[in-house]
Amino acid sequence: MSEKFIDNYLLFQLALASHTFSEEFYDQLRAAGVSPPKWRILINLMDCPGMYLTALAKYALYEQSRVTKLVDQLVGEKLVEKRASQQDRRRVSIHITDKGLALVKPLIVQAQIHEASVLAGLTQTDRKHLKSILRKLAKRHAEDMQVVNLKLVDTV
Amino acid sequence: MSEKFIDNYLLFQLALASHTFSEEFYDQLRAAGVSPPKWRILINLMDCPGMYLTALAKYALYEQSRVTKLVDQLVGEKLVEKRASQQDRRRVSIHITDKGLALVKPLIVQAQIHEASVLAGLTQTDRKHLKSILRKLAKRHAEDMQVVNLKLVDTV
DNA sequence: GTAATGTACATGAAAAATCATATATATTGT
DNA sequence: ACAATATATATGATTTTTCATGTACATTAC
Repeated sequence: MSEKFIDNYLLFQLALASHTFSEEFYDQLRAAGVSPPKWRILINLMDCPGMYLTALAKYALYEQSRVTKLVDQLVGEKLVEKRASQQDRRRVSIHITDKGLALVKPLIVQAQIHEASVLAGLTQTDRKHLKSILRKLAKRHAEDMQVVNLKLVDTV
Repeated sequence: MSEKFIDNYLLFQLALASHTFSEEFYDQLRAAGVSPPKWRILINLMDCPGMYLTALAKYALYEQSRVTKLVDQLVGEKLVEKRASQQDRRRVSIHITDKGLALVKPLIVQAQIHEASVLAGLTQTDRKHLKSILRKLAKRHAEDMQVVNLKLVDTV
């Protein structure tokens, strides 16, 4: 039908898929009183507690100074806490609190339900291919982060 | 290795891929003096000249009031122009100018080269699967826009 | 040990994006 | 025709995000 540049341009296709489905879920988040950036910070901390701020920024796909501010807000809400590193006194490792976990856990269930509804539009083999290909593509981001990966969390 | 929630969460995988590759290309854009939002507006107008502002907003994945402001800037730079619709005097159809086309055309070549470099990391079949699956996923966004699609551009 | 350089995080001013709402025009129902 | 409702875009205040840079600590090279 259409032969537009955009419809076949990978970066746009990825942005479109990401945007469409993220916005759907963000509506659910906002209904629960959690902003999308806070959700991103919290699930990353859930997966990897004690991450240093800079590592957290790279994983959450936000700028460092923005993460500083987001984390400070979350500290104010007692959803996360900062701990100074013994090994390197410049570093701050960020931990999700019990209150943070309590907030995030039901949202993870919602996220999984929503994800299932997205994948329901695809065949079983398409689903497998999609996740497998996305994992391959993710390696390009992982390469950019090698240095950060070496020292991700505080190992007291 | 890792069994983290995030690494297997579709919305995060999509956001990661979109973010990683978009940022790569945005560096090239900025080097050419074009901000990412302006690029998004301009290629959408290239594909579909004369789109109404609201339709443009939906295709470019931006909020309406933001597109109003972006378009006004682009008008200031003589890269696009606004034309009042005869059929509906509330509507404004936006057209890319020759100057806008001249700016955007070489960037499209760069975008295609960059896209090839991204796809180079995948096998031929993976590439086919990826684009085909992304097109299927795009239908969910298209559904949200049915109404807009009915009246997209000014048909003088 | 000390100077030079590099890295982690914080901060404040500036720029961009969002949100609520205003204005103008269209459409619908009576 | 008129009122009520809906839609398209614009606007201004507020909030968010970015950018440049500051401060403190670490590391390297001499």
